[in-house]
Amino acid sequence: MLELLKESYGFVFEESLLEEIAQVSQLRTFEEGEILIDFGDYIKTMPLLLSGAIKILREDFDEGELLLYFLEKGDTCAMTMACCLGETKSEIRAVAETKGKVVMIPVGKMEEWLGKYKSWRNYVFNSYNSRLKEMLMAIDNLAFMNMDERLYNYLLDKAQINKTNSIQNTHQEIAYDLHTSRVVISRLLKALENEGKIKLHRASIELIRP
Amino acid sequence: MLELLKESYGFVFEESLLEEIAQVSQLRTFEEGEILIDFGDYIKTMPLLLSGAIKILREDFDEGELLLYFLEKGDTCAMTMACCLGETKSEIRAVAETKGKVVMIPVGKMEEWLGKYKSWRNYVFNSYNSRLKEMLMAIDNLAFMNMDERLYNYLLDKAQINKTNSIQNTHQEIAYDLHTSRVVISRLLKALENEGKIKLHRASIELIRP
DNA sequence: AGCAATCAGTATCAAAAGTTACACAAGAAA
DNA sequence: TTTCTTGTGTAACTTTTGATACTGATTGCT
Repeated sequence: MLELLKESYGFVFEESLLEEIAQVSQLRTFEEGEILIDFGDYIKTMPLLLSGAIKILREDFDEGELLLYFLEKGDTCAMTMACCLGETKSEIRAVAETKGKVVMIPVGKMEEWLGKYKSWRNYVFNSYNSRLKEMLMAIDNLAFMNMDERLYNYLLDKAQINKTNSIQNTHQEIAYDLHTSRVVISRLLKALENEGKIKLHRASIELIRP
Repeated sequence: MLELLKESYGFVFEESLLEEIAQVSQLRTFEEGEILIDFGDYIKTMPLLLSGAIKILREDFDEGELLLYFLEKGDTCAMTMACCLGETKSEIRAVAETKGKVVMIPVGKMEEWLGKYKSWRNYVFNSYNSRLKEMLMAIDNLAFMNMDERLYNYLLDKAQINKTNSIQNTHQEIAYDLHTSRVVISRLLKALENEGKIKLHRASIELIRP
C-alpha cells in the first residue's frame, strides 16, 4: 500500500507520515456506480482517493438529487471530514464515477496528525479550500446560468474526469445529476447538437472540440 | 480589547490564546452598509466577529449578486481563511448588515496557532464546517426551492439576524440579495401578504408570527 | 423472428420567472 | 405648495423550465 500512496501523495506528505498512513489505514477498491457514502451515514474514516473518480451529490427533500462536484486522485472529501469532526450524519452521497481505490484513515488518527504533521494540516486545509471553491462554482451554476449552459459545463466536466470525449450516459442519468427532467435534457442536447457542439448517439454523447 | 474578546470567545479559547490574540491583532469597528471585503481583494488578516452581523455575497459574471449567508458574533469568514491560506483574491464580498466590531488577526499568527493551540484548531475547523453547511443550505435553496419559498426564508433569516420582526429594506434591495428583479419580489411579497404571513409598509416589511 | 425493455424525439400545455411599461403614492426638497 | 425622487402595484408579454403523452428506434432476450 505504501507504494500506491507514494504514487499519489509522495510529494504531499513526508516519508514518516506516509508510513504511518500505510500502517493504520485500510485499502478499499470500488466499482463504477458503487455508493461509497450515503445520506445519513455516520462516517468514522476519512477517505484519500488514490485512483478513479467519485461524484458528490446533494439530496432533495422529496426525491431527486443534484451533483455538487467530482473528486479525483489526490482529493479527499471535505464534506466527510466535516462529518467526522462534527460526528454528525452525512449530508451528501458519494457515488463512484469510475472504478478506483481509496485509503480509509480512522478519524482518531486524522485528528492526531493535525497537531503532529504540518504537511497533513496543509493538505487538510487545501482540501477544505478546494471544496469551498467547488461549492461556489456549483452555486454560480445554479444561480447565474440557464440549464443549457449548466448542461454543457456538465458534459465538459464529465469528459475531463473520464478523460474521453465520449460520454457514456443516458439522458435520464444526466437529468438526475442536474436535477431536472429527461425531456428537458433531450431538448437541450438536441439544441447543442444543432449548434455543432456535440453529436448524439444511443446512450452516449460525443463532444466536438473546436 | 481582551475584555471584548472574552465576552464572545471566552469559552472557546484558553486564557493564553486570548491574550496573544489581544496582543497581535487590531480592533475595527464598522457601520451598517460598509463593504468590509470586496471581490478581488487580497486578504492578509483574518476577522473574528465580536458583535454585529455581516452578509456574504457572491458576484455574478455580468452584474448582480447573490446572498450566500450571514455571519454573527463568534463567527469568522471561512471564505476569507481560504483566501489567506491560498494567497488568492477574495471570491466574495462582505457587507455589514448592522454596525459591529471585528478583531483582525494577521495571517502569519493564524497559521502559527494552528500548530500551537488545539482550541484554535478546533475553532478553525468548526468554522469551515459551519460555512460548508451554510453553502449547502444556499445550494438547497437555489436548486430545490421556488422564489416564493426562498423569499420567505430570506425574510425569516433577516428577522433573526436583526432580532426584529420589522425588516427595513426596499423590494429592490431584497431583489439584489436574491438575484432577481424588483417586480418579482413585489409580486411575491404581495402574495405573502395575502396569505397573512407578512404586512407591507413603505420600505419595511413586518413579519406576522403565527 | 418475435417480443419486451430501454432510450430518444417531439408536440402540447402549464407554471415560474424575467422584462417592459406605466400609474400612483409617500416623502424630501425647493 | 409645487416639484422631484423614490418606492410600490399591476398589467401584458416573453422566455425558460417542467409535465404529460405518445411515437418510433435500438437493443437484448427467448
